[in-house]
Amino acid sequence: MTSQPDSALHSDAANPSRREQILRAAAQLFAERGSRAVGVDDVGAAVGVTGPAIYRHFASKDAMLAEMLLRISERLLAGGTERIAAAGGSPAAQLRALVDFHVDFALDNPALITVQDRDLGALSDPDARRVRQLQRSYVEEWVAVLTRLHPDASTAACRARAHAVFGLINSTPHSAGRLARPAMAALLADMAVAAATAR
Amino acid sequence: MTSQPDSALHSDAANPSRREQILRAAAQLFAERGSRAVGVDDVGAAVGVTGPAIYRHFASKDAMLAEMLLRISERLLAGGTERIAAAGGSPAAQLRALVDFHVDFALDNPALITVQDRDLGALSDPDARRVRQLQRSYVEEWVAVLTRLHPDASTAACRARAHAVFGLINSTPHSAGRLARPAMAALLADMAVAAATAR
DNA sequence: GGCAGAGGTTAACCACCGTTCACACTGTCG
DNA sequence: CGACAGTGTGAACGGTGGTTAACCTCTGCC
Repeated sequence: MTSQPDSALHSDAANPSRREQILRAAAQLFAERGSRAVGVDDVGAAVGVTGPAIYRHFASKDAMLAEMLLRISERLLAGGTERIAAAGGSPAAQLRALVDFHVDFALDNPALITVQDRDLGALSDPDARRVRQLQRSYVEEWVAVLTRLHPDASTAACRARAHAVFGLINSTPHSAGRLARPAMAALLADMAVAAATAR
Repeated sequence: MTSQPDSALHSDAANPSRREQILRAAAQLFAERGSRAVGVDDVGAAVGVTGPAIYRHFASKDAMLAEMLLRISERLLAGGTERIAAAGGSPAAQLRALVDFHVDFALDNPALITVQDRDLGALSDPDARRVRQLQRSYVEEWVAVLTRLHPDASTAACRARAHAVFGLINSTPHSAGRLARPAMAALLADMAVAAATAR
């Protein structure tokens, strides 16, 4: 989205720009200790520069966090929309698609998941509003699917159900590493589907 | 545990001591903003005193957090042990007892639940170790029950399953209030059991 | 060659916050 | 009545940490 049209410098994945390096290192540190406990110097040290160098790439520490959270929310929302569309019309298939997507995302980005629901409160008011709006949209995608699966359940119940499933899948960071990735993915997905369809 | 043997001052629930008031207010504030974002002055103001007055009741801000987290962990572990013992020998009944207990606890103490898994990292090393040990014991109670329910699953898988169920139930704070308490309790318990027994 | 601009560095500034201190007030007990 | 313990207050101290400023060094380009 913010790609410079001309400069083909720093390809995204293999040779990430300093800016991307910083965002990644910061996400890791924020997840481990909480954004408020991490100093600008810590983030700098993690990418091999001093603290103030950060300000060549970000306006402030808060701006880093804001960009981080905005990106996650956007990726989740976009991914959810895409997977639903690709899953056909069956609510069960759509649920499975959403679950698989979210499980993959959580296993691929445990740090981002952790930061997202721990440090949302550290955002400035307008940034927090924007993130919450994106999150809400994503939740509503789940609610729509869950409502079709549970036709006589209230919207509030479906929303609570969606949050509970998120909590289940997002528990990954707390128990990561003990289980091999494919086994963990299968386990979480099965549990999530069972929880989403229970009763 | 720290009850003065003689003074029958300040009964626990109805007329809580200043110390208890502070702990409750702090738990609420810590849950809302994160312990590092809450000042001693904020906690004081919440109970109608100035910041430094806190130090008449606690050695430090960290000591408040430590006591808070230690108490939660102890209550969870004790409650779990008790409910398992009272549930008879059937693994299914024991699971149901654990689920109901944890759901009640989470619905009764959303703030404590939030603080527990967000601010553990802010504890001093020895305090954190103690809390983690208590948490681990509690988790192992769940793992024991889950292992009997899934005889051919690995311990690691059962542990991941336990964490996932905690994540599901502890999602309460994020979606509280939208649903009436009994409905929420029933929904969460059913989802938790379904997730715990899936596959 | 020299200019410009990107990206780093060190030092300094400043606000915030946990903590301590000296003092005041209030009740109880001898 | 006076001592004293308990609790609260406002002021001050000190460390931490985000942010800024001034300066330095490369690199690409006209």
